[in-house]
Amino acid sequence: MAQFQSLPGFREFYPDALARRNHIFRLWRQTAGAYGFQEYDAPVLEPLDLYKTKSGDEIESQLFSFTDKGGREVALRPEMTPTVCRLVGEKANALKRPIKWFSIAEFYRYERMQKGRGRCFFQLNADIFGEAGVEAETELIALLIQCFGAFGLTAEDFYVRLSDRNLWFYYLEALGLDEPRSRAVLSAVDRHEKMGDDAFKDYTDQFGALDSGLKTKVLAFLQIKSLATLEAAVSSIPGEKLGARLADWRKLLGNLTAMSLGKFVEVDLGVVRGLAYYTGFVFEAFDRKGELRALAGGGRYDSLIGKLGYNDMPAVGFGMGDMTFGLLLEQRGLTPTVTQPTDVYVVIGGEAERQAAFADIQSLRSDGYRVDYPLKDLAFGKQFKAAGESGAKLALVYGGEELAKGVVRIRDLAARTEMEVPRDQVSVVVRDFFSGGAE
RNA sequence: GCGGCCAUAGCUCAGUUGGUUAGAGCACAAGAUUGUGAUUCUUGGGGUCGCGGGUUCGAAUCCCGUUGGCCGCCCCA
Repeated sequence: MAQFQSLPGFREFYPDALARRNHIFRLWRQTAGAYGFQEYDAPVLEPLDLYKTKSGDEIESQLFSFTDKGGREVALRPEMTPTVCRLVGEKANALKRPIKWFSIAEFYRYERMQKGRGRCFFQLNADIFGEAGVEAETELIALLIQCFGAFGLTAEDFYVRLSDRNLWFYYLEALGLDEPRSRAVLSAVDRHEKMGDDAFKDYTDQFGALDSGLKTKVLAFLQIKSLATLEAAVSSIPGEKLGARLADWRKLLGNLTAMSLGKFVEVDLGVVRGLAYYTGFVFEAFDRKGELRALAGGGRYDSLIGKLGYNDMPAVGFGMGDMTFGLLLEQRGLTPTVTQPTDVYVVIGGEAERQAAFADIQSLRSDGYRVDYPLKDLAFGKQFKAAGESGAKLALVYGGEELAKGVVRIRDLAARTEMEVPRDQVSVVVRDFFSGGAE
């Protein structure tokens, strides 16, 4: 039977599935536009080194990578961040700040499939470049929240966990840990929610057991869930860094509260977003029920553009994928089927009438109406049934009786009423009907 | 890369201790119906039972392998 299958982890979009996908993209695009973000796009295939430079050589095992016919090592893009950094870095001096950009694009990762994760997926990416202050985080977190809200999702359905890698580093530094040890602790913090105490195994292997007093403090810190607790934990520690950082926290949370988005955001220092390049605030969106994997994630990455060989530029961004998001919409019954209905269905008596109908069909189509008709002769009953199923508002009847009188019978399919219209008036009547004045 | 479960029509699934020509509902199509959307009825197309091998007189059924899927681990940029 199936001689050829699609490759594992790749998706095919039949019309109803594509309609759902387009619905998601339409609202994302509209929302990003409302926040003043400009859309861009970029190549699907990139030099392999672009990703190795950002993430390390190990990344290759998780990429669709190969050598092209010119001997170049290339990879299908697994994410947008390095690419958009290049775009911005190349023209940094010519771009008006702040740079607020977004894209909706497909990505590829060579990895094992799981619920909400495949080998190809779409992602909304939104980034702000050139703004070092929390105003950038404010905009992006607000946009993230509205990208959910636009679908009718509420604070009952999802929330955003907010954390801060800088704060962690300053805190661990104050506890007397050097940078390698701090990184290892952060890695443990990242895994602690899932693995519990085993999360510290790597640290122990590398540096020996973490002092139990320190560990107690770390565990207490990662459980902080409010600004008040955070302030209390930090107040006794000397130094300006932590105090200044707390001021950033107050400002960011204040901004979001002023936008009436406070109820969506939770302080949660247990989130540090695993790896590498984040340099400040980080945030992740989850479903409230805790049944799905992360819905979106982002944060500040001020040093990445410099790492790629350009002048440093502050940057904040997030990405959200279509797969887990689609699961959430489905769970909440928010996936309307929005296939585009026909406007006008043309009912045709026979071959002679078909020739007459073609002129009006083409004319209406040129005017932009969605017009359909049976490709082969069908009984009238079948045609009206097809008209109803097509979603058309109007049926135009080209029968022998009508044409003999020089008229077309126009049926309002919802109201089940009919009228006869002279043939040369058809397009006028149709236009009037659709411009609001029915009948 | 590792582990568990699974694979019969487009979809959801029956299929007895291994036994004649593999079934149902839904969906699709034709007709009843040569001028009006429902309902109903009749009929039809559609299957190498995921694929390959083995056991057997005989395999959708039992065994092995393989591919694919779901779920979890690792990872998650």
